[in-house]
Amino acid sequence: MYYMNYQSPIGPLLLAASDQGLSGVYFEHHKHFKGSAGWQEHEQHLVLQLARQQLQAYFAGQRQDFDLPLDLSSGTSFQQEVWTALRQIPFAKTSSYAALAQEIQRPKAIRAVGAANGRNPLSIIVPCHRVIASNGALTGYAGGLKNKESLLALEKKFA
Amino acid sequence: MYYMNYQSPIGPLLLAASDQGLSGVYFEHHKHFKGSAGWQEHEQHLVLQLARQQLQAYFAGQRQDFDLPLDLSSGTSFQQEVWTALRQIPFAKTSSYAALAQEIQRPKAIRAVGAANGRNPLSIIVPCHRVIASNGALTGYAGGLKNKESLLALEKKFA
DNA sequence: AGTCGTTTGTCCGAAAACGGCTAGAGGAGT
DNA sequence: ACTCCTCTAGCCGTTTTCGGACAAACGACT
Repeated sequence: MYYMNYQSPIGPLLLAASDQGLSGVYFEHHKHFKGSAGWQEHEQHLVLQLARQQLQAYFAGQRQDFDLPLDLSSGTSFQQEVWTALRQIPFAKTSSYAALAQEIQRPKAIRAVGAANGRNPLSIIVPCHRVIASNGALTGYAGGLKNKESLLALEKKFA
Repeated sequence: MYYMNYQSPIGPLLLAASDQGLSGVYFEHHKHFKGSAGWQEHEQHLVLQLARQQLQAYFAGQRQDFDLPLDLSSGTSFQQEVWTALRQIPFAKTSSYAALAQEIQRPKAIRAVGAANGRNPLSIIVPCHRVIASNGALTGYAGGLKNKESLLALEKKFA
């Protein structure tokens, strides 16, 4: 595992990659983040550089979709299913946990979807921030609600 | 579900049957037995009568294999696999948990085999009593170790 | 009627605990 | 050396427990 730090406009991010692709984008105090012990800092890593560039463009309003190899193999099959569904939500749109549950053919797995959402390792890239409660509340974000709010505001601005 | 009581030579047994066949043979204080609440006592039930007859013959040393419709649908697919393998152990022979695990092509699922063994609903008929530890110890029996011992002694006597 | 809290009802997947085990390692006593 | 113990570390399907990024219903207050 390789990693790099990236000072984004909304705060420092930790980017991580395996040989398969980008495997993590973590905020500070990111919930469930286990730490980078044993990882290797690598500023020149191709995928990490790609990720940084594309994120930079995203924050500048010049990019709405990401295009680089991802490694989501860390998740269970259920989680991967959820994360895949997440990537279908377009820039500046939002969806609800219930809607997402429908999407993956498990209408009653609403809270489970929430949980899987919280375990998404690729913040921003896999847009879990676009999922809000049925009543419109933001309800939660592993990277901190504040950041979720920022991201949604940013997307609204550049929509 | 229908049931009948049977006073066997080694103590009272509860015989149970569904429309598919014999589904249970329980000792007193049988581990995991959930009780017969909601079941219908039925002395004339064909399968139950068959079971009683054959058990009676078994205890008298006049029968070594059972022949009547069984309903093992209650188990998981793994458990059914184990129970099927159990039925291959001939009268008066014994096998070990490890050997049984080999038998079902999962050499390392030894403890799982033990667990599945403990969930066998058809005591005696599906001869889980013929499975002992690799070192020869009896190690356990849902119907009570005492009964396991009796059954093994009985089979040895009539072998 | 709307809206905002609160309460209550449920449901899942994940993680941890639990056995009807066993081969292997180390000790103690012949 | 060898037997006989005890202890330990793996192993694996099931069961149980846990915890939550929900949602619908309710009531109070505009």
